[in-house]
Amino acid sequence: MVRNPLRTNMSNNTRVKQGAWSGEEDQKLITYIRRYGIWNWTHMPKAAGLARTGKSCRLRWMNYLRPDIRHGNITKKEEDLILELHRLLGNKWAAIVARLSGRTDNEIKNYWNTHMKKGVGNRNKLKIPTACDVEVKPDHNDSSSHPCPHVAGGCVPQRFL
DNA sequence: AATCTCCACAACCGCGCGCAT
DNA sequence: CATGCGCGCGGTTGTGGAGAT
Repeated sequence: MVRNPLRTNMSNNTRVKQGAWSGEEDQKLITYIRRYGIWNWTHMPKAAGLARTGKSCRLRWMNYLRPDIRHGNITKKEEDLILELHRLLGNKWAAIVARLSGRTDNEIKNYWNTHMKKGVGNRNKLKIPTACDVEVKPDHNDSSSHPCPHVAGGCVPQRFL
């Protein structure tokens, strides 16, 4: 994740931090936005005392810090909706997310790429089995240890347990 | 216990669009 | 009309953790 933890911002020659956000940085961003709102992502980081690009701040806020976001626990209902919307809209994550309250495009995109992508594209066209049906892992027969999110009540990211 | 492999996901990058000048 | 800026979107990468060997 941390590709180049401290890199020079070529536009203004200041050092910008990359990689995972610390709790302190999160707090700075939240506090600043609560107090002053979002006025300009490009110039805000400096005003907020953050050595980050505006882009990085925006992403962090939009995908993780916004108070109206629900993390993890994608329900079967949501998953069905994602499938249907993806069938209709394709990879238009922003459009899909607009109909899923409390979710972010990044989250849905990640979820799709990791849990639903395999086999689904073809399934939509050809009605062939899902990833679940195709990729039967050894323990898939054991419903008690079913690792697949396609099962109702599916997996919950461990960090939220 | 140590090492390897795979998976999930946070974060980065490049591109395109809309708006102001 | 051309240009520059700011923002949002979609694709991709890299890390950490869990499970397998």
